[in-house]
Amino acid sequence: MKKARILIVDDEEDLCEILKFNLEGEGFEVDEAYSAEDAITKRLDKYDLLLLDVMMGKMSGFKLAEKIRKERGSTIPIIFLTAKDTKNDTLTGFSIGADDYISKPFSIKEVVARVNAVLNRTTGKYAGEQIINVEGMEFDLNKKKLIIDNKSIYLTRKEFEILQLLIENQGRIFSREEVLNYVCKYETVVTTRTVDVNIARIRKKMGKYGKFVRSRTGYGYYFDIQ
Amino acid sequence: MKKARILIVDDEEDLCEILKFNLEGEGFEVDEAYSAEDAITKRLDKYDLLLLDVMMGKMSGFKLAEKIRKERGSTIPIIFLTAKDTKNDTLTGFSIGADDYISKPFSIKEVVARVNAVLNRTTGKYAGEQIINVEGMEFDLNKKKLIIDNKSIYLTRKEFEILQLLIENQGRIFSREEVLNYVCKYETVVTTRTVDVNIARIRKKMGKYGKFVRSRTGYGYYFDIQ
DNA sequence: AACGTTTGTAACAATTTTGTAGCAAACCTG
DNA sequence: CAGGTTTGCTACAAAATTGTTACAAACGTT
Repeated sequence: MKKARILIVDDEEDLCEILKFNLEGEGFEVDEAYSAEDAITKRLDKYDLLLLDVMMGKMSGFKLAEKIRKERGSTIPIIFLTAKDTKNDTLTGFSIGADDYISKPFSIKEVVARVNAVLNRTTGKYAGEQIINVEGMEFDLNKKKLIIDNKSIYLTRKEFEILQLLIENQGRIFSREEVLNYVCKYETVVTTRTVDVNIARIRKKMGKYGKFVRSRTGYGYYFDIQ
Repeated sequence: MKKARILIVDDEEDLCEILKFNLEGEGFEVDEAYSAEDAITKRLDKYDLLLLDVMMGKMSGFKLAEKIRKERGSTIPIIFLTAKDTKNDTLTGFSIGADDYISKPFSIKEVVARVNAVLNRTTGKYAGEQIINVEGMEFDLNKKKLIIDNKSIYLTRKEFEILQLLIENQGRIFSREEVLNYVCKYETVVTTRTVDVNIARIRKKMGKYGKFVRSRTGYGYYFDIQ
């Protein structure tokens, strides 16, 4: 699964570092900007989520957010970080919404939890990309297709399942029986030779990458890039 | 569509900013006033809805509301925000003619939902905008319709939900089971083939854009503009 | 209850996928 | 290298999936 990319915008560099370290530990890709002006120079469409400090030097997090939403028309989810206002701690009550709102001081655990929640909500439980990359070839589990040289290669269900089995167990050899058992679990019995035909079809569709789908006479098929 | 204009009156400036940001994100036009006195100086008839904090410096939200209703004879819908959730306050609010009543701490989502609800109830014609644009085709989440070549295409609820699922997860393939599960979560069991019929109806209504709703035999349906 | 609308089902046609058979090519073993 | 075995490939047929239509049931409104 593709990692979500997060941009932290906060003038407290120490805080940025702590957040970055912890979010990276959770498997996210994290960039930092130490001011709103700095953030604007970045290609924001690269990111899946923004963590914005509300109180920063010249331009506040709100202004930045407004700019991003209005001028760039971006719908990127935003979580605001704000210093806890002792006068009204009602702000701590903000939790759910189109965006989110976390008051300082906050626990790292809390931030991670909210980040995950927002990403799940905004990208939908379906949207997490699931792409296996092999030698410049993309194997997209959600879109059920290969991307080779920027071209989409559509595999049928059986083809896709066989290739998935082989790619997810790179190097391991599967006998025709094993492949059939994996692909046609509860279906009527078919000749083991059908595997050959499907392999041939897969190889053909894969073009120059077809050679990575290999056979060992007497054993079966496997996927390997060597 | 005319945007609804909202005035937020609250002395917590941060809270105002958050509400403003999120309501604007929903397509509303939003102004702020940080005190009742400040609000009075504004031309209130410009607005379609007031969000009033009950607890503010000198003049409370209730007083302000009374003033507006009695002295100006305005019937503008009002939603009160309050820190306390006591029955007394609630009753006071409704006797003045509050349209809704939200206790802090509250979620942004909740506020937005209530704002939409009140506006729909009172004017019927306003709502925050939520429009997805794809290839010159507008997909209006609030009005549950498509706009194609400046013409409104009205989708039924099921049709709309299916299309929304597909469009919001562009490229990803959904099996009939997944689509059904998403659209008919709590309903009686139906044939997976009903999805086909709904897809057909959606395609028909979408005219030249219908082709973007695609199928992959063995997998299901997906939306893609390629 | 009567009406229009939405949604589901069944049946058939059209399309795509999948399996089989047969032959050619490659592989293995002695 | 000769023979049997395994694998690659192609065309065709069978099976499965999808598109489409007409009709019926369910729903909501007046």
